[in-house]
Amino acid sequence: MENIRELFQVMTRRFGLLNKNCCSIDAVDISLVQSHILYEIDKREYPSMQEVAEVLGMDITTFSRQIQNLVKNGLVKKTPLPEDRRVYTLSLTTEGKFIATTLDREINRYLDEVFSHMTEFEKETVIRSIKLLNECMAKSSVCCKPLF
Amino acid sequence: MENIRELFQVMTRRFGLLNKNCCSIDAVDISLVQSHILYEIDKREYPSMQEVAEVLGMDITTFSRQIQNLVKNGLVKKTPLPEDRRVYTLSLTTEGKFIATTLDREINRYLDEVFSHMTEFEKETVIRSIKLLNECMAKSSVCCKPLF
DNA sequence: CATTTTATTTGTAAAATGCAAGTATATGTT
DNA sequence: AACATATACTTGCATTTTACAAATAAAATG
Repeated sequence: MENIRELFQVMTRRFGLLNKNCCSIDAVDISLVQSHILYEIDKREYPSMQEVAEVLGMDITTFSRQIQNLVKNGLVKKTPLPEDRRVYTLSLTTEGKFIATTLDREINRYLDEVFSHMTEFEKETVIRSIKLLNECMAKSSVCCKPLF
Repeated sequence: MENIRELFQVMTRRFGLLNKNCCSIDAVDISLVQSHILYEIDKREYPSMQEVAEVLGMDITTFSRQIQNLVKNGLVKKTPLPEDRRVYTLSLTTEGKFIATTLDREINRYLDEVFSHMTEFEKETVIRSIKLLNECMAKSSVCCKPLF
């Protein structure tokens, strides 16, 4: 049987490069970490700093500084939570949302292209496989908390 | 239909965290980039600097310095190529090989655990899916060169 | 032999990282 | 209420990582 890690390594490397390349679309030019942060904020409903930092496996202090930059660049808004003023709630500004959406479209467009090399049946099988994989990874206790 | 990018994002994030966590096994303590470099050198037959840097999508100058550290720490050997002395050939030292192997076993062990939550049939389907995906990504021209 | 190309390294400055310590707010205890 | 403890986030600081530009050194080309 083939080396399973290798399959993952190749796949995730490619997807990582894709994400990286997608960080500079015309005027937009953000770092890879920043794109991950935008993605997670966009996905969640007013998450706290901690929440996002943890999902991304980032040190909270590094994360704090990254957010400071994103706020300075007008992509992210930081709002103190009324019922617990230690907590800050994160959301995207209009421009942040625009960038996140553009990025998402770009990446999905690439993935569509990749899937165009398969039959409809294969495509569905692959997608179901990845979903199953994600579920099983979430179940696993060995390493890496559930993440969402 | 579900957002395909999201499926990838979750999966690769998890695998990334796994790689990260696996970087500090008992006495061993290397960085994530270093583990990727060791992996690629191990996989290939005396690759050149360029070759590895390109696969990893790293700037060659950054890569050069990372290799310097790995050589200093006794994990990698750099040998000038006799027939073209501009080129350096990379290989793992005994200790480097040991670390790469340990890491590989650790990660495969985790992946086995993940697959233990599936039936044998599901497992094979998932693995075949990832292989197919890798092939199609290699075919795609939109973004991200073939990589191997 | 001169010029150009290729593979790698070094200078340098900026950015990212993570630990330790700090601030501010909330929670729990007496 | 008063105090200690816990939590969410920030700042200081030293280290590491990064990447552009320029340098070196060895082919390849004309």
